[in-house]
Amino acid sequence: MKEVSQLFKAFADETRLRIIHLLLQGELCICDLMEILEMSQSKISRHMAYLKHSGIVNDRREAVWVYYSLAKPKNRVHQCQLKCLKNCFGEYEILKKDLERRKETKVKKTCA
Amino acid sequence: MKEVSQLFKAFADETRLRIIHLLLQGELCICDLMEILEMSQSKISRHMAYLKHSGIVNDRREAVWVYYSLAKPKNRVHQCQLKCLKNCFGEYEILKKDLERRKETKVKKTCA
DNA sequence: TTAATCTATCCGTTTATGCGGTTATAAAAA
DNA sequence: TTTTTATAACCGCATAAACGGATAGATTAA
Repeated sequence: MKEVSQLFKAFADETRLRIIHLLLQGELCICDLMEILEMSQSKISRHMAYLKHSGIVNDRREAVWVYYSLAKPKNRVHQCQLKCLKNCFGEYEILKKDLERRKETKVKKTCA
Repeated sequence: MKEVSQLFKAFADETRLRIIHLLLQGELCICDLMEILEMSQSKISRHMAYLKHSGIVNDRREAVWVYYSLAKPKNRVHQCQLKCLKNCFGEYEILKKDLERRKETKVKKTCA
């Protein structure tokens, strides 16, 4: 049950929820998230450590960047939460805007 | 989003999760929960206040007892969580035992 | 009214989070 | 090597929970 409690705690913070939601569309590094969410590096990094410790994300290093992606769910509850995040959050504008901002910042990167 | 965060926080405590799971089978009062979960009155009462404040349970007074039951979900996320609790927690022995204990204590009450 | 029962709240303590700001580390470029 | 960039770790502070134990309130029975 401990892992499940930890899972819910991870989802219980708005910033982390936004991050997980963004990762549904594919991996991102800290600096991507800093730009999309307009938050400080230490804040993002701390949340990513929390998510990693909770078994929700994996990381891989590529040169200077550390990319985070969603981990494969280890139980039915975890699976259900991701499904819920995909399907039940349509009414929350902030999540839509995050996705738009993601596209914008990706374009910038491609051009640079 | 605040209500959603609050919802996840409510589910993030093992005791509260066990309580919500028990309430899926119908209303219970504090003293029922004390007996089923073998926890102190103040602990149960405080968790019920938390759940009520989070919009997860309703209460009604009947004589000396205050009965708590699950509130009707106010959004899709809430709905999804209850569904998840019903369907995805089969592997957790403690929840099964809670239901067994519930039956036992109910029998006691009927005989008394 | 008094007593008994059930529930809510308060107190003090402990633990967990969340944050800004700073410093340390790792990799790549100059 | 020095510098730059990206990330992690640490410090101090503030807030929110969670708990046991004690007390107060509400309802009913005697």
